[in-house]
Amino acid sequence: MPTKANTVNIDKRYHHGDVRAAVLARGLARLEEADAAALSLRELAREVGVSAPALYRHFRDRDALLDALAGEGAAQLAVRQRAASERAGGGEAGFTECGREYVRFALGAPHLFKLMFARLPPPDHGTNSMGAAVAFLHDSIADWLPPGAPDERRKIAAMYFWSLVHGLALLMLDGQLPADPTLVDRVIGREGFGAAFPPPLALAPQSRP
Amino acid sequence: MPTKANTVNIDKRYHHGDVRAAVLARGLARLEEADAAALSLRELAREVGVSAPALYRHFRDRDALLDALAGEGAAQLAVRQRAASERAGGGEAGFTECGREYVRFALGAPHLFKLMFARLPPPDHGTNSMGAAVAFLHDSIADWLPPGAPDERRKIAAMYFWSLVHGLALLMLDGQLPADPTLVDRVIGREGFGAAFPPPLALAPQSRP
DNA sequence: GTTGGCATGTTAGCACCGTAAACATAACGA
DNA sequence: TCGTTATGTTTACGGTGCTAACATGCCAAC
Repeated sequence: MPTKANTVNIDKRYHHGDVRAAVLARGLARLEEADAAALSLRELAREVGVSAPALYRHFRDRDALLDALAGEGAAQLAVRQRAASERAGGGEAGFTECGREYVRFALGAPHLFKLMFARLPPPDHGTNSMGAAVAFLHDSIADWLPPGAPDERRKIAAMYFWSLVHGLALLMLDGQLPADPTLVDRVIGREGFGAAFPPPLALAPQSRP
Repeated sequence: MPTKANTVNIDKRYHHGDVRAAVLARGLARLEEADAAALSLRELAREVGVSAPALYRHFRDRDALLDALAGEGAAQLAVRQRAASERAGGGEAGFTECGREYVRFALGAPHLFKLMFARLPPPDHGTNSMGAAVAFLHDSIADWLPPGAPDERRKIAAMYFWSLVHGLALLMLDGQLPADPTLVDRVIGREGFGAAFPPPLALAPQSRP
């Protein structure tokens, strides 16, 4: 059963084997029920079956542990974004589906989601963990905007939609708005724009699903 | 000088006088520099010049203290929203100014802003602390939408704009977007909508400041 | 006025936390 | 085979939220 050679499966062996992975897994599990502030290093160590100071061999301090958890979350989000867009086939449909997935992720893992934004560095160079999700957002926008759209415009559009979806997600998981999936559709879909802008300003009548 | 009769100003009197107000004031000040998680009850007690358990005469526990701080923040926000709207004279101008003020508040007091949404109950009955600001948002929308707009539509529009502004504020104060005031204007102003929607869908050409 | 009750302070102490220091174990490469 | 090194351990320190028991002094009823 053990993948590592010569690993004895006795419960009380001195070396755990992979404390880091175990702690991250337990941490993610713990975040499904409790706030990140309620996540104690000692508690995690206990649950993993190891002494507390052992964690310091794998994380500089509690902050670093939380950063790592946030990184895991960002990676998960990026994967799910990509899957959602593919599933919907790109274009406007793919983009809004991507937004829905964003909110879905947030509502499904509130504490992790909040932790991510509380700790992750800005997606500066497109390469760090959050960068993947954001870069994907930009690509999706590119799929949607007319081919010749200037880059500046694409950026504003991306920020615009990101803000919209991000705000909606957070207001819902903070209980300020009801966490209702159909409400998400209505707000980020055509109806939202239509409702937000009075008739003379509203969208030209077009493909209305 | 002392407003209370018979109050001696000697520094070392047994009764502080108003621990609650002093603690809230120090707490708000502390939140200007540090995260709410870094706010220690004992530290506040020390700074106010009182023993730690004394705080329990005025707050049930640390949570209640943070709730109170969040309440103070919500009150401040409501006041500033109203002022901003009046200053701009209602209508669309008043509404977007209101949104700008929202973001300005968030950027000016990041920790307090986050604390508010982490702890305040939903604006259920319009009467609690956050209710004031939200009710005001709805009124502003009413000023803007055509007079006969159905209530359902007004609600969606309110959620839409609230999400937009809320998300923008949080992305900025989490460092995911640059905290640039002119960027705020561009995203929540006409340019944002225009950039977000390709020409056939975009706003009809109209009063463009 | 005196006095007794009650709001508001105090000190002492508990269990928990994050983290550092010093030591123990075992995996691994020369 | 044996030292080096990664990875664990125990112990200890100062900080935290919070409770219990006790102290002080304001205020109102006598």
